[in-house]
Amino acid sequence: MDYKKEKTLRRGPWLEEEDERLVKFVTLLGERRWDSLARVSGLKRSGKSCRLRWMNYLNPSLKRGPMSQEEETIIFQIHAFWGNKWSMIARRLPGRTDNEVKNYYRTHFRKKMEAQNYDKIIDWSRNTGGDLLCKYKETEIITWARTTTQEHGFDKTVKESKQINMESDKETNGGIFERESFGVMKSPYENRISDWISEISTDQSDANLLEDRTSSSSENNIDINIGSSWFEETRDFEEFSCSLWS
DNA sequence: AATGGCCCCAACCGCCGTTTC
DNA sequence: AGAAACGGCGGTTGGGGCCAT
Repeated sequence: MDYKKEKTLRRGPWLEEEDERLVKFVTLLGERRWDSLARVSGLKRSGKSCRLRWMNYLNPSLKRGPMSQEEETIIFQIHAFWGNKWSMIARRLPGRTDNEVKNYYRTHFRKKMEAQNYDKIIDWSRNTGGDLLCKYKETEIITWARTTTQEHGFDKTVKESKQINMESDKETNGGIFERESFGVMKSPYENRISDWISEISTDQSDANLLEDRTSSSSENNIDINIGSSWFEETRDFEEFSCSLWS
């Protein structure tokens, strides 16, 4: 992009006419070759800007409206595991963009954690997911589970039902955050997380990444199996993920 | 009504990996 | 093989809207 061209490009908020034009040309040409699409369409925008506008705003598959509690939970759980991998998190939330997830995390979670004074123990500049996860579990997830348990007509408290299900839990994979042990059925989102875990367990590149991240754990004699047997042998995912970051 | 502070989010920036020529 | 173009990502910014004073 030469200087002359760049000077003529529009920036800032998109106008309705620009949106309409962009939608028309994306429908016509598809979601690729954004530079040429920008040129052909006559929009005085960079290809990059067009792509961003489409991906973050105009794409009809996007879900509008506030995040649900489940989405919120997922964001936090995955963030606790992967850190600021916004696009990865967004991929687990159909209709949500990385930008949306990123903004949401910054404005909601961080504020929440600060309010609860967790900053004292959490170094936000590093991936201390274990701390986040454990603290989050102590507050949000248990609160959520308690609410959901009540909503589903279960009269037992979280602790009670957790205790009751503890034995049967040993026979299963445990559910990644023991939600099932609360006596609550898995939601579609949780199933998605489970799918994701399965993906990880078979995806060698992800496994290698995990291996890198867990190298320090193995120094502490924590034996973590990478690969297909990895998750199977890790009965308590939560404990495992916490150990990754400690 | 005016104003200042804060929050939220769309848009931009810069970098890097991948694809294309 | 290498350069250029493209696409994706995470971090940052700026402006609009809301609210308290």
